Amino acid sequence: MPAMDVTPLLDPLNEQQREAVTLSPGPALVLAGAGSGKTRVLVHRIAWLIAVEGVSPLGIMAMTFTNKAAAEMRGRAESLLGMSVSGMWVGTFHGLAHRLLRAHWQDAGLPQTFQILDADDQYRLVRRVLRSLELDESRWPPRRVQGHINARKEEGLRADRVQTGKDPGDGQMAHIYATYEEACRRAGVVDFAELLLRSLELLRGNASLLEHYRGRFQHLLVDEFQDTNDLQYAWLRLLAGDRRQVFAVGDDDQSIYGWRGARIEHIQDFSKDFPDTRIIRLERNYRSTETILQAANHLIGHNEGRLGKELWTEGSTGDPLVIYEAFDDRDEARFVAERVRYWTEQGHGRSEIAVLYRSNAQSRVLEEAFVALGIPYRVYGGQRFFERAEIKDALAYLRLLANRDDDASFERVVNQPPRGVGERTMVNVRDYARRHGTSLWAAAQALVARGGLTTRAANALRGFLEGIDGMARTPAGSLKDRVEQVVAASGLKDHYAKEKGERGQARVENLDELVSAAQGFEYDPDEHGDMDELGAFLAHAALESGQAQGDAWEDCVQLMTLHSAKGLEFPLVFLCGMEEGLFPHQMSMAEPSRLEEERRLCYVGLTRAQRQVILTYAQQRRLHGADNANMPSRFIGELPAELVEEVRPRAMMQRPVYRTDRRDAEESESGMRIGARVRHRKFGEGVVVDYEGSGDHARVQVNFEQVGSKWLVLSYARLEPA
DNA sequence: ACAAATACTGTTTTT
DNA sequence: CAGTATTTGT
Repeated sequence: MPAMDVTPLLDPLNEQQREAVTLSPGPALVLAGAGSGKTRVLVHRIAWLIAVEGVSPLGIMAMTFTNKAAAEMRGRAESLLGMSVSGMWVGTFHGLAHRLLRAHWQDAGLPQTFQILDADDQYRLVRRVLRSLELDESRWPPRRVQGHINARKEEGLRADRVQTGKDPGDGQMAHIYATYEEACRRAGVVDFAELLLRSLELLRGNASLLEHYRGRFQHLLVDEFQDTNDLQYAWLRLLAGDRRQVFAVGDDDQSIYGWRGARIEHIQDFSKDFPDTRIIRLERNYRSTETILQAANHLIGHNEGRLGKELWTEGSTGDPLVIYEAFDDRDEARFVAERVRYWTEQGHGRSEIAVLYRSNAQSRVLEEAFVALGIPYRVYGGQRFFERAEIKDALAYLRLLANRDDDASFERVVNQPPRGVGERTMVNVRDYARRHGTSLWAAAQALVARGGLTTRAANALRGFLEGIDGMARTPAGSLKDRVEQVVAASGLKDHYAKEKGERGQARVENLDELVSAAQGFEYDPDEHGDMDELGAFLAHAALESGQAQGDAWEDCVQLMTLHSAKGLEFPLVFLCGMEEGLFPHQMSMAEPSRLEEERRLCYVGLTRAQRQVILTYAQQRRLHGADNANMPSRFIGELPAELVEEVRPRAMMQRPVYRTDRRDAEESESGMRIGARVRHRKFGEGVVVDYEGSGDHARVQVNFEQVGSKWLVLSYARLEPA
């Protein structure tokens, strides 16, 4: 690499960023606050290594958390350098692990055609295993079992090394785990955690291989380091070896994936595991107003055990944060929609606005409000493309084409669309497979061949087997042709077309979209050289869930969860549903560490905003069909009062009277209503959640912040409005 | 074996 | 409540 002008590399950087980018060899940890130019530092570091240090792209591995981040990193590095860096390994931990396993499938003890099991596939397989062991699903909830297995794998524990003893169920659980592993092995499938664990074991158990990769990847870069789990961290350490050329970028205040194994502690461990680590803090924020930063700093200050970081800016002060107390979730949604309309009337784009919420379920009411006002919006996340039932059906056919022994896929589509292969037949097939230790496919073949079935069942099953073989024999010109062929020949398209209502229509459209996806799929021989195009496409489908809709670039309001907002920025940000129980979420309130994670999530939300934050909460919210009354989120109280401005609902926004029943009459009589916040001299503040009786006998149920839920007789309790 | 009806259940975040 | 899983009826 010729010496080049380093001006474009260093000019756009501030002092700390430049220090990080130009660091001499050795382990480095960059603590990059929100909006401090984290991605920029990573990209420029890569460019610096290549252009100035003369490192070959082949010698660099960069690990990210999402596929999007990986693509962005590669793209930005290429445009900065003005050259292709295709030899560089950039990807998610899972993607890179997959690549490694593909290259060394034999050493890893996998079939060449091994497939990836996504969360849903895994869930199904767990259930199948439970059934085969004749275990009661109420005593062994499949989801818990699934979580348990994944947790063990993330600890690096195989079934045979799981500790048993303390709990009598432990032994049984270990047995389930072992049976599950065996089922995976037989089907030639690998779940997400297995990708990481298996590749870790591969490197650990194969000294020459490890030496090879250590030699090749002289430089490791990690994005979102605070989100690494134990397995990923072990992976990193192993690969780094003694060279310790690790450049990790992260922010302990933005660690929001603890629930799925991410360990914030790795940030602290890093300096111990890699002696002489240089730590650089990026605290200058280029995104938000000073007001927003102060609010965010103040909020996150309520967490303990932080590494400590204070964002600052030279930007303007900006407007205070706005808080709106809605009557209910629909009122909240309407308020948001109206504010959006107001914002766009000021000449701003809709795509400058993000509406963030804690859980996906909250999006629906918001969507309805946007539809009502005719405001285009786009929802991120939720059900993703490759997770839809019809898409998974089609993929199952494709997977069977690639690997006949994929039992999960076999089970999924053997009778989808219905072709006369019923439960009875499948019991036979499964039984045969278990007794002979073969795959379902082989068992079905054997049973059909030697007539262990009724004629009807045998014909139906033969129809399926021959259908698959027939498709396999038919040469397909391109991947797109193949997918198109499978969608049609499997009968899926006809089947879904017959489904009545809009649902069937949508499913057919999705199948068509799958064909387009296949057509648009970019087969990169550089990265997928060891797989055929179909295999690469299937891996892509499993590893990259795909956005819900790849809809055009229309100017849309962006709706998404707080989690999926990480890494993004918007001029205007709404944080909706700021209520105790919802955010912080019920399930995370008891444990301090989980509560802190919720607070970090709130911090992430606030720091997405460039100019304005609007927080909303509802006194009453409909959730899974029941009305709930919640206290405002404690996080609202943790914002500096002087930076916050409460807007009052307009008079006509007061409680709509849509119903005049007995309860309404009672309420108006006493002035008490559900959702009202009250204070009790002993119990403190709470929310009225239920009400019965009238006059002197009237009783209210109040959910108190401190002492929980209590029924009180109104005439004695001396409640006052809070 | 299939379709329709009923029961049930789960309800945070997702590579 | 809404989507799925199981049961029931044909």
